[in-house]
Amino acid sequence: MCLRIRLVKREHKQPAQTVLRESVEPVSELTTNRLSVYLRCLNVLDAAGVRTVSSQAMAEQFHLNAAQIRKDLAYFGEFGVRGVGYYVKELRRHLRQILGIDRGVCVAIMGAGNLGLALADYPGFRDEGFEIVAMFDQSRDKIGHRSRAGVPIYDIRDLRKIVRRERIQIGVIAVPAAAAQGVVDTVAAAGIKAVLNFSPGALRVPDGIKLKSMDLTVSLESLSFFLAQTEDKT
Amino acid sequence: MCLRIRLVKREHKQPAQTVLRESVEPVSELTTNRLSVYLRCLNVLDAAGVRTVSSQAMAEQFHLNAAQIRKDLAYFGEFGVRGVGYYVKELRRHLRQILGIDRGVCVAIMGAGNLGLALADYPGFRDEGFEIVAMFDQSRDKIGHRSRAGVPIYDIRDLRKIVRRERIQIGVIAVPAAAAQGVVDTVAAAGIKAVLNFSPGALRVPDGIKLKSMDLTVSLESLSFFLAQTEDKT
DNA sequence: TTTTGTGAACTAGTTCACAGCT
DNA sequence: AGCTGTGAACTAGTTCACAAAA
Repeated sequence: MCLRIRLVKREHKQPAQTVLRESVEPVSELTTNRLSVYLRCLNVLDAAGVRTVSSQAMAEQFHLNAAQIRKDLAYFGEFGVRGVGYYVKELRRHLRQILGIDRGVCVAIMGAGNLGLALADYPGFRDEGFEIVAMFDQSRDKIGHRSRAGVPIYDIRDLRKIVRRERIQIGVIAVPAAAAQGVVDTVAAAGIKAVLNFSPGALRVPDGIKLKSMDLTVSLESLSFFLAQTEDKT
Repeated sequence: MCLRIRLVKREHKQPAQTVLRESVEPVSELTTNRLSVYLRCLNVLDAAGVRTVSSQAMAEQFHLNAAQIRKDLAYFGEFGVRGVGYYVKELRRHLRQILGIDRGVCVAIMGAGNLGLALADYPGFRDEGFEIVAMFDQSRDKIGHRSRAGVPIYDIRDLRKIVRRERIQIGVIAVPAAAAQGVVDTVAAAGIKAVLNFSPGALRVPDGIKLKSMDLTVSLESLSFFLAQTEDKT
């Protein structure tokens, strides 16, 4: 659960003037995930040279719900103009600020195996304002080397030091399942407050640390369930 | 939306006797995802030699909700024994059957780049009944080779033929974002009914095909949002 | 007129609490 | 006594529909 900070125009005669009003309403993760989706839509629109877009037009083009777009955005401020819609560039800038990616976010990847190396060089991250600045492993064979794209691999024992030096804010867990809990504990102890986990099974994190898990097995099983059900309908 | 098939004991004097009762109630994806989680818990319990487990005990050990466990399981049958709980091995077998992984499920990976190769050799899949039988790419440099673990890389133009030959049921999209929609269309045309997508942005699939997306950027942005909010509380 | 922002209505999902079975 | 299975109560999330703004 996060708090929201809503930007509200106080003096609507001075339209650029915004005031930070802090409230204690929680924002659901479903909402924040959709903000990312909207940002991706705006990137497309902006690249296509579109200047303004209504919630309706966006909903149609990207198969979303117009009321939900408006409601999600309205949580954070009054970004729209009645009768016009939203200014694409402006809304994009607002969303990047809300998501905290307007200044680059530094990310470390724990585990320099196949998956870790693939994630380190994944181009989609850098494009959106994330920078993979380090990988960590315990294997002597890997420490001191770099990924193909040049991300250095450090000894996991140096985690704390390098987290501080590189201002690492997010840790990605790409180690075998058996090692995952131990690595998460190390990551938390090093002062990282947000963790993206790719290992299967539940991990425990201390309070105040945000854990997001992408369990590949759960996703495949969900698809398998769908197949099993549709088969049975014969 | 899937249909559920509930196993209900009709003759409770013959406790092993179950009857398939087909109903039209939809099962939410949240529920099916939790079934995977329960299966993972049961694997742990079984490996630890535990014979029976109550919903309460499972909830405590794995930080779940007991009523939800019971309700989720009760959708599919009366697997528990009042006063006792659930037989671990038996429930595990039931869940594997419900999820359709009791007979191995064949999976193909589209795209033999870093991510595709990493997924192909990811050990967590095989462990749970999924077999990565093929990768597909369009690059001459890759076609004809194999992943380190031995998964063959085919020409994407041979997709239809190999899907039929290898009985491929699930396709995983691990190609660059720009190519993703085209590849999904090809996958759908080849008769695959379930797709796991790793590329960012929305994909359109024809009706009757199940698409599940794991958007890495959305997840990282969700974490970044959390960090941005907690910083502001200063 | 067009389109936002938002209360109200609705729908989905979770948790409670207990009857009833073992 | 102990625990499941489940209706009822509750909570969260989505969509509708419209007053107000440009």
